[in-house]
Amino acid sequence: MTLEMRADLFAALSDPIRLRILDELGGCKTCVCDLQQTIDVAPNLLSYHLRVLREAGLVVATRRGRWVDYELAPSATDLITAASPLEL
Amino acid sequence: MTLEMRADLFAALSDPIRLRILDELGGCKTCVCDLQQTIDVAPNLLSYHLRVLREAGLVVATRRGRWVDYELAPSATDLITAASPLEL
DNA sequence: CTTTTGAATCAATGACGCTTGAAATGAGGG
DNA sequence: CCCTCATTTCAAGCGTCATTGATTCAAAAG
Repeated sequence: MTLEMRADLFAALSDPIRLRILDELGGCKTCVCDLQQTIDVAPNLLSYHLRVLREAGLVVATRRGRWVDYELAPSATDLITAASPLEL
Repeated sequence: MTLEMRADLFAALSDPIRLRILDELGGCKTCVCDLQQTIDVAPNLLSYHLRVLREAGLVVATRRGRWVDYELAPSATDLITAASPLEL
């Protein structure tokens, strides 16, 4: 993994809203509308940040009828596990 | 540690040059002029990135005569240790 | 097929961060 | 002192990112 790839990964983590999303997804797979109710940002803004996380490979999206479920990707789970001993 | 503080920490890590500096400092305390020779960016640019790392609390600077030594701060050491099992 | 609902995309604006060149600071050396 | 060297700061340009409002897409319900 190159320096640039590492930098891009950290860049995806460098926003409070995205960290909030990851915290929320830490428990279990959640649909966008449920994220909406807990996070309180405009729908399109939430969609934007989910896109950034998706393109960074940190979350995975699955369509279920009209809804889209998001869950942590394995790499994100590993990151969170590794960081948990720190007081982040 | 708030979401904003976590985001700021990750933002400090989201640049290839800064990651390169942290890698270089991983071994031991190093003066700016030695970093200069291994990293190959303009002196003022290197100084800028060192400043960002300093303000993020990731590195510590010490003046020694005309030179300034930089070393990893404890929090950075912990981060690197935590991340090492991942393939970052 | 039309409407409705959930979600994503587009376009535009403002702010922030990286880079560069020039100037300034700080500490020794002659 | 003056000069030189190491490092930092300043000012400006430029691109990228976050946010907003409007529009579009996808899937199901009536």
